Amino acid sequence: MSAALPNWEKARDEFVAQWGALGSHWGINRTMAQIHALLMTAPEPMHTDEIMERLRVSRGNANTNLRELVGWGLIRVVLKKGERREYFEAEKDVWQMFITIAKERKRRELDPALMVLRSCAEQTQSEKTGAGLDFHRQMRELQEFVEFGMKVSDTVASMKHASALQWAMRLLG
Amino acid sequence: MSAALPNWEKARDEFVAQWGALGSHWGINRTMAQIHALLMTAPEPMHTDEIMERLRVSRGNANTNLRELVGWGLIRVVLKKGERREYFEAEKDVWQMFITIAKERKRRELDPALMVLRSCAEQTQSEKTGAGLDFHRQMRELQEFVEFGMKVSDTVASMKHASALQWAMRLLG
DNA sequence: TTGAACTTTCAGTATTTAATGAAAACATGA
DNA sequence: TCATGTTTTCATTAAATACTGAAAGTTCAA
Repeated sequence: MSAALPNWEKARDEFVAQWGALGSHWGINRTMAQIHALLMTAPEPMHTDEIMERLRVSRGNANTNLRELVGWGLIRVVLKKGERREYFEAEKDVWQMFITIAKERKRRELDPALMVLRSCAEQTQSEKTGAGLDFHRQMRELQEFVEFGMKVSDTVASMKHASALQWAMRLLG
Repeated sequence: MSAALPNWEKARDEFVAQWGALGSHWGINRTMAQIHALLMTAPEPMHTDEIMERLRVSRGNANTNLRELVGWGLIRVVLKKGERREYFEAEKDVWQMFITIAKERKRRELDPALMVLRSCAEQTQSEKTGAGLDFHRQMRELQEFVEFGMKVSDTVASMKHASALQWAMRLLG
């Protein structure tokens, strides 16, 4: 059996478990959220077998979700000298994490929505009255709102943490 | 059979179908997203049977998702004089929709996450060195970040569309 | 090359989530 | 009260998604 865990590891286990549960109820699969939580709180990079053991998941599952997290840009592969296997470490800076997630969600969620809205608005260009016109306007409004939101998000994502903070403080002020 | 659809209804059907597909890949079930899209573009309030027919879904499914949308605050029940059954209409103002969704997601996604972070930070208060301290700091940072985000979101949600726009424009410069 | 260490794939299975449809519950006016 | 129109519930079924484990693939040092 494994050695007794230091005290903080209890809290860590809670974090990993709960984060997994939360993740699944906002569209991220449980294992992926758990691996991310685990690596986010790992003092050192971890390899696949450590992760498998700690979370009690299969190799296939661990591998798939590690690749997925790499794809999101939330973790990266680290190679250790003289070792063949891959280690993984998470981005730990909260601001950087936020930016990464915001960009990725924009790409996955907003970009395709925008395509739909544009297409629907375009198809109804020529509606000049009544319900057809209302529909056209609704699509345009949604489209413009999403485009605007994307611009704001791009701007924020390009800011340093400190200046974003300052800017937000002025708002809250 | 039903009468031929006016031209704009073609675009509407596309909107409904695609919105459903999108919804399901960001954590909202397909029928719910479709009903919302349908009502958002409805010239008049609709009743359950119209929705069932238009989307080809069962009564149970329609009912469940209508209630869910009412729960989100995205649609409301409308009663017509001299009619017994309930009609539904969606909030159409984009800014208002945005605020409603933001509030609800905060309640469902951020609030529980915050609980976890607070609990984990608290449990490791007394860690003074090494990995335990790092963990504690990580939890604190996450907690503070989420709390800050929530404040910003509350502030924005309390603004009128016009002033939010103005404020955002200043950011975009 | 060979084979050991490691990674990826994928068919099969398990789990979770959503949808159906019929029965039960509820409301209303006669 | 009863008959009728309407909504809700829920056991069952269907569909989507996640996970496993073993086999195939890859890499690299000897």
